[in-house]
Amino acid sequence: MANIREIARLAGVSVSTVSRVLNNHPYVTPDKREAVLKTIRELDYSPNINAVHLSRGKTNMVGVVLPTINHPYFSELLEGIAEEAMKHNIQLVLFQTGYHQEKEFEALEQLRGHLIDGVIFASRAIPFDSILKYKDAGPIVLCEDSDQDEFPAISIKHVAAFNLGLDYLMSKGHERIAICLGRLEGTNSQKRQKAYEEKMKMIGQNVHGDWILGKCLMIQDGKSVVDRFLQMKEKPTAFLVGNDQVAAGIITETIKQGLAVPENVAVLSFDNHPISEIMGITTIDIPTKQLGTYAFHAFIKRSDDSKYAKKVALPFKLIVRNSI
Amino acid sequence: MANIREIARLAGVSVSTVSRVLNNHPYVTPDKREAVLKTIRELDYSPNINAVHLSRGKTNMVGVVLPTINHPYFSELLEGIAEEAMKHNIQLVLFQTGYHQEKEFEALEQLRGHLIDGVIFASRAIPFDSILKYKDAGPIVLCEDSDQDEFPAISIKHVAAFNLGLDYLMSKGHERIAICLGRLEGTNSQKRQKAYEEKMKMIGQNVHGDWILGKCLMIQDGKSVVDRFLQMKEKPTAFLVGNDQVAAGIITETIKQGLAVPENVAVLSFDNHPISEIMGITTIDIPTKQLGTYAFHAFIKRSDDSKYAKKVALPFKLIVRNSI
DNA sequence: TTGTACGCGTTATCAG
DNA sequence: CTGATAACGCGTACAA
Repeated sequence: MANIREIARLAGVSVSTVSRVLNNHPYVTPDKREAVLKTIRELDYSPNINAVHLSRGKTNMVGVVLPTINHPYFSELLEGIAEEAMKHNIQLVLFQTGYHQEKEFEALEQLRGHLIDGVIFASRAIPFDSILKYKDAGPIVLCEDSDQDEFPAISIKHVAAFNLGLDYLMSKGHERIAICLGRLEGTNSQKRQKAYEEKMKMIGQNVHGDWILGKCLMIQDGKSVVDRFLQMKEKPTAFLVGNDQVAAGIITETIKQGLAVPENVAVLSFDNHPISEIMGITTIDIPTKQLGTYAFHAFIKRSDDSKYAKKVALPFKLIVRNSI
Repeated sequence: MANIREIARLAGVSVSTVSRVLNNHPYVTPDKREAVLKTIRELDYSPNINAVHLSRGKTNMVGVVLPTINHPYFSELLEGIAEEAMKHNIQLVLFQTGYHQEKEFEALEQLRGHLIDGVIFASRAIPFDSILKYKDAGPIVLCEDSDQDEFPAISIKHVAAFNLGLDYLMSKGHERIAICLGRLEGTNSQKRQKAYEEKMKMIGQNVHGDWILGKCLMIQDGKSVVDRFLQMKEKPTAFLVGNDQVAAGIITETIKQGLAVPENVAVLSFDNHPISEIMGITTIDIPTKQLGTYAFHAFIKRSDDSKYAKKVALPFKLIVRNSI
């Protein structure tokens, strides 16, 4: 109800002085500052954020679009973004989409309406062209390996990393390889699946349909992988697994079933999360958190000069442990 | 970049006319309207929402505070709220708290800052006194059976319903009753637990610690209930279950184990969700969706006249089917 | 160090 | 039906 003018009047100062106190500006004598703070307390005043945003011309908030935070990859990515955002005093507005397109558009519309200063796409379901229409609305950052030149894009070459994994398994003598992916219908999964099939064809290895396992996201999914493994007539000798969590689940359940890793089945996964170190899982390090850091930096840069558009591909690295 | 003045200039009209077009006001000649729409399209203009909010003095958005939407009770409550909000053309801003207090305060702070017009607490973790401090910030609605008089409170007498359940089971000859609750540490669970213990003491029934089962939220939790049931040395003859989903899980798993419902174990649950009808589960109808409807109405009323503060307790009702 | 006055982008009131 | 113009609440040159 009360506004900055009211405070100024009661404190016997001008609105600018109140504003200065509110924003911790220097050049306010201690007694005036105290007087202002006192009446602010008395009236239980707090600024109208809309007015602040309007006057400042920005909101210091950026939207982050992701399907879910309940997944090790996205939660770590988000952590990277959040850490940087904190340093720059910028609030994050989460758009958990569950891969629903309307939710992604909601973020873009809020950008257009100046409710947020920018949007970082951790992942997306809407086509590139749709995003392109919002190019002038404000900074947009993509976390993907795209070949466009309109938006900054930070990425990890997931498919190349996947191929490295396959190569390493093969170098260790494995030819009967099964793979565990997340959403099979996702673009990334599709590409990996294709890479897998090509590589298997190269070495003349017959690919069994049941060697491509989907819905492998969390640690508990590892159990069902092993269940399915035990049912297979033709058994693979190795698993290439989308993330460490699932690999940990697989290994735990395998051992529970009286089998041994890597003797009965080898496991190679991705991420190099703490759990892989604890369990001695051979993995390919993916700097997911750093991806978030870079994505946020790209937003900051893009906020400054609008011509900025840069593509960054972060490196991955094989970490050899004992699961192969 | 472009603003309403720019549009007005290019379309050869005044800003008021542009505003009228934007807000679908009548009294604009078709040709002027068309001219405005044309330049809006050409400049890819969209209004600055901050300015709109500031000028209107409200945002037409209300915050909904809940621990998670991934739970049948809350998702149905939310549905009730959302349906009404839609009718009144009001946007919902979700605060998924996971019962973290800071998240709840975030909603209240946004209310203070005029970023939202009101807050509906579907459930809360912060103490009442904390909320009281925000009384003047705007309409706040509680979905709970509280004995205060400051805020409108819509509720279902969960404990009374729970007692009804116990009474009904006892009327059917059951004395060895186990209960399945959600978060055991929650206020509601605590109250139910107390009611349960009192009732059991009344009939001189010894209460076994393992007859009070927690973490029963989703259908899959029903399986672990049955697992635990099978391990019990002293077995109950009936389950009073917090929601239909879990009951469905229990019944399904019970049958899978070669036992029969209600012969080997009776089940009574809450909610009267569709699954209970399909599976013939005796349940106590809880008008959760209606709770949401009423909660939203309370917000609307409270928006009009600020003196309004009302307590509503919605009725529950036993629905007899075949699980007892 | 302080205050005045203007701008931010929109809506609403009120003459015409 | 249309157009000035005053709010809305705040930040900030600029002048003092």
